[in-house]
Amino acid sequence: MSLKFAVLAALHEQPATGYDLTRNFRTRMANVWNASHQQIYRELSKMTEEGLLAMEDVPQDGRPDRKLYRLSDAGIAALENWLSTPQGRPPTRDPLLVKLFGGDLVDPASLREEIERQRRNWLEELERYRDIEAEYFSEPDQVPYRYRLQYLALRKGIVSMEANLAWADEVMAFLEH
Amino acid sequence: MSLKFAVLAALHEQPATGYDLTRNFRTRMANVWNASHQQIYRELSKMTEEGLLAMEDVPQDGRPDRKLYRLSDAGIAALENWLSTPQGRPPTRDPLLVKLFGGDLVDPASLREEIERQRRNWLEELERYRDIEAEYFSEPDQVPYRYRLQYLALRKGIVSMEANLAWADEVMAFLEH
DNA sequence: TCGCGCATGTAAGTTGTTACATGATTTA
DNA sequence: TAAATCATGTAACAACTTACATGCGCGA
Repeated sequence: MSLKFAVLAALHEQPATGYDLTRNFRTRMANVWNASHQQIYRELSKMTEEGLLAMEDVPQDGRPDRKLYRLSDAGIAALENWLSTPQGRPPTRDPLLVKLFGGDLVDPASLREEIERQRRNWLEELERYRDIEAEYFSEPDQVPYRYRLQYLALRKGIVSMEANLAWADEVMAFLEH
Repeated sequence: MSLKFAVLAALHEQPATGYDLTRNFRTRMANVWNASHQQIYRELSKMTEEGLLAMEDVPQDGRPDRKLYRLSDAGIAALENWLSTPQGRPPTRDPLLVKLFGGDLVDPASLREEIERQRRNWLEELERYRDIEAEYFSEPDQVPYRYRLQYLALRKGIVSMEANLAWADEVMAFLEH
């Protein structure tokens, strides 16, 4: 239901191509919304048909044309309308925790290995977020309101990763007896 | 892909009906795996057809028969096999954070309201987890290995909710100027 | 020359959501 | 007497994943 609105929000910030959106969803918005390029291209076509987006062809040589999308008036209206309705929480579905629930069938060593692997991923992700923080938000009070809100979204990623890492330490402490 | 394994893990702990599983996914396993009863009943039929589960009819009067499911040997093998393969991370898709990305189109008051709403939900959920913690895991070192792992899964829910609440405070502090 | 980044998609299949459907028992 | 709990599903649709598909430019 809300990939549509994630796309509207991203394009509201600035016009972009499917490729740009794919990259943004994977980097800057990694802690906000996840979507594959297949999903994005499909959704962009659909939304253009529905009149929420306007598409502009930008020819290039040696490469496929870029298709630059921006919000139409209807798109802005749809976004505003969605923004004013209360949102539910995303459902939790975590394979790692499922593993713990069935984990007495595995040997603790392989469980440790898996936790370590995830810990490294989380740490890497945290570092990416911290880099963004250092580059764009080192003086939060100087940042305009709009980007200040984006910073708060980033902060959620940061505090979540820190919590994940703390938890991983707790688990490792137990698994190492 | 892994509702199947969430069901296997849950039934590995003990045989259950679709109704039981629905309740467990909503309560004890709320921070682990989310699934609606429609999904669960569909999945149970499918898995029984595939030979992963055995079903036993338990007649009742005044109510529909209970259909009690348990793992077959093939089910145990499938679970063991899945447990020994590394798992990816669940994708992030959070409408609240999408709101922040488009949030300069909304007035700050309604944003505050929404954050407050979510804060209350998170607090409620944290309290539920803490109740479980107090009831079953007040002395973690006395708990057998298997349930100790479940406790660690619960701990993830607890540290995540605490992180969410801390973040909500941070956001509120900013929105109140 | 091999892989990565740029740039776009289609098709098939699986998973998840929403709406509809029934009916007795227990609790407030 | 109304609402919640117990107990099971079907059907239609929306969303997401995985596999397949193409092709140029650039840097190591």
